[in-house]
Amino acid sequence: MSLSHKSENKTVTHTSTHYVDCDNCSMQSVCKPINSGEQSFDLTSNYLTRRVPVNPVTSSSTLKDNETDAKLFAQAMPLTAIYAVCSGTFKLCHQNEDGSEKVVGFRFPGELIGEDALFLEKYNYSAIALGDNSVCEVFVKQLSACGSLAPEMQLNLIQLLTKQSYQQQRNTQALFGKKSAECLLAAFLLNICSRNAKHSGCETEIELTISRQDIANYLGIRRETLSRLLSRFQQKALINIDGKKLTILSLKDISALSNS
Amino acid sequence: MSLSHKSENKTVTHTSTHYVDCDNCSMQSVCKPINSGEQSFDLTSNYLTRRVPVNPVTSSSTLKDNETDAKLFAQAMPLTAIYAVCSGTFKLCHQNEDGSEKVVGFRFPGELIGEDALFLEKYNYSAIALGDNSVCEVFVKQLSACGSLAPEMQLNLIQLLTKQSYQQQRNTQALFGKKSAECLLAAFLLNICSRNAKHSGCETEIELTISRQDIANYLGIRRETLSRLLSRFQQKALINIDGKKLTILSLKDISALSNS
DNA sequence: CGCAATTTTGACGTAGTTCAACACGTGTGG
DNA sequence: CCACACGTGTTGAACTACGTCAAAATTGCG
Repeated sequence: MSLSHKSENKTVTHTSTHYVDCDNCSMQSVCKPINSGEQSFDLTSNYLTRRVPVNPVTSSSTLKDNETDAKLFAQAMPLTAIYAVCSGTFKLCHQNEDGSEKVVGFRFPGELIGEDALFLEKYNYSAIALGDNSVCEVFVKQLSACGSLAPEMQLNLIQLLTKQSYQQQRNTQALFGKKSAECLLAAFLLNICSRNAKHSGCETEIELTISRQDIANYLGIRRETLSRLLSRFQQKALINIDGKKLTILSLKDISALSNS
Repeated sequence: MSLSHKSENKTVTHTSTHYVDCDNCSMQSVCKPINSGEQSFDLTSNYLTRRVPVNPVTSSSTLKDNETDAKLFAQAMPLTAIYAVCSGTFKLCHQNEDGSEKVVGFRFPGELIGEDALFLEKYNYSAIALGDNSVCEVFVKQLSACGSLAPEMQLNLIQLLTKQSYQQQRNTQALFGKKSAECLLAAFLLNICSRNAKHSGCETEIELTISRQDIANYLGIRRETLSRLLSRFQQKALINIDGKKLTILSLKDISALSNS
């Protein structure tokens, strides 16, 4: 059937709690008209493909697979597709002229990557998979071709873009211009927890696939400062870190900190 | 004629260099199909209206005019229209639950206000005119009505939204997570200069209708710090401030500072 | 002019950076 | 197997930039 997922090859992924089905995906409004069974369009197999990027040097044995690169796309490359995260976490890196890298965002299951490249038609940053990820790929050429055929498709794309516009505004607004690093970190933790809660179900728990380095880079603070803050948060029993699992113990206090 | 501007009543505004005509407006892609003289649509007078908000307590004599409020729209109000700035500057204020206000953005001629309310259908912040401003108003109800009639209109709206998505990303990315306040301010100056350059023509000069208070609030630093930085920039001959006119003397040095 | 609001400047305390050392896990090669 | 380099994370000490509080200077407006 046309809706079958390529990722079903992988045994665990599909049953994992971190796997997002179509009903909870940001791309839904674009895919829906195709899925809705109107006999006029049965283009699913052309438009949707599942893909599973993994880390480049994990195991040398499976190197025959051409999906081993952790990079979903590279900055400045011409836009070919936009993506929706199915499972895992992506970091978005922008490279300056001087060569320094700045983490400009993270993407979690159900969220979109690359839609802000639609205007310039080239990617504004590199998207790098953190761990074993899977995405849903929509080729823009085919998307626009379909759009010209189906007006309803255009409406859905508009809805998608307006939603993204709102989300983007909210996410950055929540973090930009915070007074202290403490407050900034609290806001960040709330932000990523709530974004993960949509699919994981839990508002206070996240798996930290992101390194401290990347978090610090994103927030514009030093690794050392982040480390100290996390320690302090733990001492105060605001959060708990167990391996890669971070739990917010006092949502109330963290919230209070975040908008101080 | 339907395209005549209400602001022509005002003597100076129309001839001012800070006035943006339709050709340089972000809303163009939405208005264009209507303007393009296709005989099927002559809805201009219904869709476009010019408006001139001014400061609330400037002159008590002209208070008969109901446009005296400096607030274009208020946070949490239901979305009725999106706006394009014709002249002047707007500040966007978000009010937190605790009552504190945070400046979340500025809008200059040719730029859009309120398009990020399309998703929730209520405004996410208040838009306040700084000085004598004029905007172009597009009512969403009529916009969507027109959209359902004209598929090309939808395409143009998509283009508008993708452009906004890109711009928004760029503007925030340029400022978020800068190490020092010096670097942050440099990036901010570059940002607003380039945004103004589109219509003023000059890349290195802007009229500062924004108060130091608002700039500091937006950047998340104190008024005092901002003042000190501006003084230091002047001492180093990087910028010059003459009344409300700010000039970047060394674009090179400011650029270097901005991405350090 | 004179008052009020805004901006600038100064002195001091604190939060975050910087530099450095150390702990821990992992992969590599002898 | 151990020795070693390497990446990541944590902790300590000195330094610096920004915040805070206060007062002076400037601007704007009646």
